[in-house]
Amino acid sequence: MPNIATPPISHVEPLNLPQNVIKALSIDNLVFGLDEDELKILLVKQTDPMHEGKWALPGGWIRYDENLRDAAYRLLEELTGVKQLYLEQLKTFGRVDRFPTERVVTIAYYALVSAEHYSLVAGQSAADVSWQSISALPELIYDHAEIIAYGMKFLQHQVCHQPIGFNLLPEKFTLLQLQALYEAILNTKLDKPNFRRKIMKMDLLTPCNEKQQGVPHRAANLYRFDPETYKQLTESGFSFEI
Amino acid sequence: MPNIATPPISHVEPLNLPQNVIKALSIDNLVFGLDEDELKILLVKQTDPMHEGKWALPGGWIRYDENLRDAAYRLLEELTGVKQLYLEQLKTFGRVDRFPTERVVTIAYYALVSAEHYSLVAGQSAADVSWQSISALPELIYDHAEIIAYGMKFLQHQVCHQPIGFNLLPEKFTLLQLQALYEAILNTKLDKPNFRRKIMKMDLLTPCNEKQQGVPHRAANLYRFDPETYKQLTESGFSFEI
DNA sequence: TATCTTATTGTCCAATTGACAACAACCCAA
DNA sequence: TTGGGTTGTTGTCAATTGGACAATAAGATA
Repeated sequence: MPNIATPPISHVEPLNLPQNVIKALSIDNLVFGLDEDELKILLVKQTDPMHEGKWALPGGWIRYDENLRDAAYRLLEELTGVKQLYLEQLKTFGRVDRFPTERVVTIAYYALVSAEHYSLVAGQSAADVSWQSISALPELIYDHAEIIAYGMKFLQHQVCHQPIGFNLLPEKFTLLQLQALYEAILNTKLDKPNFRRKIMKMDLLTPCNEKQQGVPHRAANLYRFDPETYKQLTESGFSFEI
Repeated sequence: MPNIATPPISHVEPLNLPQNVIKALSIDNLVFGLDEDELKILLVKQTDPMHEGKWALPGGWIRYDENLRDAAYRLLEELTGVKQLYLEQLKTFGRVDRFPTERVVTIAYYALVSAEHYSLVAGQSAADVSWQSISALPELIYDHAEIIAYGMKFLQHQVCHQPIGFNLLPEKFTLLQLQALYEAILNTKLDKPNFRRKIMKMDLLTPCNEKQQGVPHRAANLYRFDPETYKQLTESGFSFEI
């Protein structure tokens, strides 16, 4: 491809960018949600006639004076109403032809959450918002299918090497709930006493000194994550090897 | 910080960008090199008066019609003469104030190579190029020290979870050479017998039935990587736990 | 041949793991 | 009131692994 001084002329409408954003740089969010033991992803339906009926990752333009992660949070909330989750940078996608009218590089952020804990509100520039099953994705704009595929692969790898997935649980939870989560993600059965020992030795959980309510059997102790250890483990990067 | 429609006015000279690059988007390369059992990083000395004497990661602007990794390879070769290595995307750094005069987001790429296998040639816009010891870095421009610190942490994590670094060794190598490699990257001393046991149990190495030549002591056995196991381990993503 | 250096094997003990037994708590129904 | 059902929690034990280090082997050299 030859070096050119200006963007290539295109038959498609040029972008109508807001004034205070960084041209050629966007954010796209991959929010994976566990919904009844099924993995889904948060998508928004496009409004503009050009992409009518197609879906997209919730994303958009980064403001000139806005940090990358802040932009990710803002765009996600604007488009879907989803907030209060932890977004982590995934990868930057910048194939020359990934965007039709201009050269646009996009920085992908991702999160893994419990789908039922969030209520979706379609923003102004979204025709619809919903959790879509990973195994039956609708038609997506640009290279968003490719980005999702990369995110999936990454997620499957990460789940074994980082304490992610803990935000899928309520603030206070039982050890069996945590175990069930791991069993679902890793698709295996785990030994209850051994799982307990292993988790507890990490000093990741602090007992709430409260018990489960309304169960027809002995009530289990409730635990919460120790945010300090959790942060340490997240930063240092460790192995679960459960 | 208020939203603004144009870049902030600064007392520093504005950027004098070539015409065919993407404004606000750059590449920086972290090339880690093992040099006599010491871990170093490839840096270039700045020429412009503003940063005189300071060093920087080899990087620069991405062309409008150039894929990200292609830009990384081009810039690395232009500045340092280093080519024929595998660059992998590390992370994108975009703090609002990371660059003094404008908003610039940079995409970092990294590689791990054997320093002595490359000859350095300082490019036109570089006053000097050299391998600098990680443990005694010179003064760096912008947030490059921060980027290097992130890259180091990433490297140390990767080395425990992926069989990377094996391309730093000759085809046939001794166990002590392999151990020295790990010690350099992890910056620790390892027990020789234990390291041997652990590595051998992975079935990653096959003996060449040859011995080291010309050493003034007992010659060690030479090994090579078993490409099949190596590939399996790379793909599945495993734990070394060394 | 004595001695030096490094390679390689062996040993010991502590810590960890996995499988499973045993006991505790609580609900519920007879 | 009592005993069975269910799940939580603690304990046990053999097998495996890990780290520290001793012991031996194989050259090279003085």
